[in-house]
Amino acid sequence: MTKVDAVQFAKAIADETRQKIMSICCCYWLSVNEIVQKTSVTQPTVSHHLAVLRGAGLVKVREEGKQTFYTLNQDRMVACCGQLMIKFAPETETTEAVKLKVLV
Amino acid sequence: MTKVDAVQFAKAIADETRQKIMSICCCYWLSVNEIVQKTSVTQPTVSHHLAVLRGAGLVKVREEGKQTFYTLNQDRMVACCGQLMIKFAPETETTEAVKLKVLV
DNA sequence: TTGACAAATAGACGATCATCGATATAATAT
DNA sequence: ATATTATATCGATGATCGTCTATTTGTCAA
Repeated sequence: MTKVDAVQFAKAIADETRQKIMSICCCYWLSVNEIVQKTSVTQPTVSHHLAVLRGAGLVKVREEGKQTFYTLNQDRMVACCGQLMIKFAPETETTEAVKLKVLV
Repeated sequence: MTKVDAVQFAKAIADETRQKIMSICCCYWLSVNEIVQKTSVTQPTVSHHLAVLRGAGLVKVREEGKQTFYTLNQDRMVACCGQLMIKFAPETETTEAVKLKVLV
């Protein structure tokens, strides 16, 4: 698992199309083509966005024949959001609750 | 409190300088000049970034004479991070814990 | 081997954005 | 009134980024 700093994480999710893709493959494994069909952009554009998400460790990848399947890495999402909360909301109750989970 | 969607939030924090500013005024009220002195950018640049953060509701503002003081809005940070977790990590334990706090 | 399909990469173009210097606005002090 | 200090805004510039078409790479079937 590559290390990702808070800025890289934020940049990775700071795009409408990318968040759309994240929603689409949140709880499912989908091929690139399936993702393309659920979006309004071309296949290269989807591949590009998946590469960005991959770079931030935000998707899991599984190659199968000529297809490549992606799914959102929820654990990484939790780790990154938790890090953000610890860094930028250290005085809140919620962050205390999250710390207990994240630091396990 | 203005409503902020996940994309706007991500864009707001997707910059190194902006995160630096967020760190600087995380637990303190600081004037613009004080923030400038703790960064490596000019005053107009700091004002610009503060405006972006203000637009996302991520800073609280207090005007006092000719000075303007800013501090990071930790509650908003928690709300936004919590929303991200609910949206993009719905199947995790941590998100369940956060839900209880955020939805109160 | 040839053709078809899936996905990634390359290159180009336009839009967005971070930054700066210059200026405007506003408040205080002399 | 004038000068000074604090902050915001304007306009320009260079860099980054999202998107596209075209092409390449890789896999499978006929």
